[in-house]
Amino acid sequence: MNRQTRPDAASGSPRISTRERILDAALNIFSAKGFHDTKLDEIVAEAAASKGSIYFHFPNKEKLFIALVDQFADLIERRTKEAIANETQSIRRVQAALEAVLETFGKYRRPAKLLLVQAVGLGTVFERKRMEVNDRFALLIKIYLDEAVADGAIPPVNTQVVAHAWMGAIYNVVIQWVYTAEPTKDEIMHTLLPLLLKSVGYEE
Amino acid sequence: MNRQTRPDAASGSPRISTRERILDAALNIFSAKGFHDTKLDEIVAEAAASKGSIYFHFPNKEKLFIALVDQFADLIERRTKEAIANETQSIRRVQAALEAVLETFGKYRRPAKLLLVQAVGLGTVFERKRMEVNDRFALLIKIYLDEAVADGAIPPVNTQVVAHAWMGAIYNVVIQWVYTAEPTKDEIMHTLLPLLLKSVGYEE
DNA sequence: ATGCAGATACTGACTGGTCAGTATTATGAG
DNA sequence: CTCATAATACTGACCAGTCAGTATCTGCAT
Repeated sequence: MNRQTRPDAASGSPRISTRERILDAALNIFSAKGFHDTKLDEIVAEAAASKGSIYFHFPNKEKLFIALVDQFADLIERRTKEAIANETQSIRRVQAALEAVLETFGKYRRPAKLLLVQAVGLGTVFERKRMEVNDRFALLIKIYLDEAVADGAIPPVNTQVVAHAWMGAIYNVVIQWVYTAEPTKDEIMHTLLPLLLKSVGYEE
Repeated sequence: MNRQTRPDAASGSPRISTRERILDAALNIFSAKGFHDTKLDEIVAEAAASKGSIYFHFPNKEKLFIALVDQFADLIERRTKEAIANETQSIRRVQAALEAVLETFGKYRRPAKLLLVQAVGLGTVFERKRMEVNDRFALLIKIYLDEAVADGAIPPVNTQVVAHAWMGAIYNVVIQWVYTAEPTKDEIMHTLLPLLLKSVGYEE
């Protein structure tokens, strides 16, 4: 097998570290085949690494998977918060958050599939993780919805239920999109965003 | 373990067949632990049956699981269609369908969890199944939405996207409810139903 | 009714392939 | 030399699936 471990000599060029090559390969294969159908040896092959090397960087298969989930969940959260920070009006914050989420899911389809599909139904161990990530996002939505209600921008609702409903709606449309590449991102934005906003009684 | 295989003599009484005991046990354990974390031996124990007996009734573990998924998907579809049949006005049909779905998911929490959580992320084999069931429901929703649009009951929308969004919203709220038993079914009905209807511009 | 034959339903000890994880060794930079 | 990183060969637990045998039922002939 060809080795590209060489540090690229004098140049300070990034030289993809083994760890990153492993994460990359793992993402590709996990997102395509799911956790259980992915053999470590496949990741080894794709990453042009070795089994020992995987176990040097990660304690076990499960933690490797979770590292990917966390990495992407963090990214989504970061992007969303950034988007929100640029807005002051509460309803525009909600809108900006939605745009950011769709944008980010859109840009990274493989990790999206990993998070939304492959991380589900993996049994007791992963269930907690999923709940954790899920609640994190739901809470985020809920906060800004509550804010919008307080501002009088939208009429009062059970924001707990709405938050979960919204997340489900977004998830499912994105999943559909991840699989079939349809409808286009723009179409999603133009349909889903007004749909969600109207659902809480906000008319532009 | 006590055996209740005896045919209950003269009476045509139902006598729980081994096959049904197996399905029952499988539902309990699969829904609690997921597909991969469920050992056939656990099902054997719970069903007070034997390994061979499972393989007499089902070709393999996977088909046993899918039998449960199909069984419940069929139930949901049947109940929904029944509910719809009682209504003529298009928007009331949509409403009746939603009620039926929530009602049925509510009544059967374990199969709901099986369908909505445990059947996800199981790798290539199940992926098709999930898509199939998913599309079946989405299509059902889409048909009645299109009808409502045609009637002029609601303004035109991309009913494809809306159908998936609605399903996601329902799924996610139900999942939350399956896990935490909160909020109550009534609360869900009173929040989710108007939410969905408003989202397509219908005001009562 | 009885007995017998064939079918259907069920049993559980056993097997064999799989694959996550480990033990050991190799490389090479400082 | 030494330490961090990586390659390779190996192990053994695990568990889905098998199969040879047993039990129970059903129909039919006597």
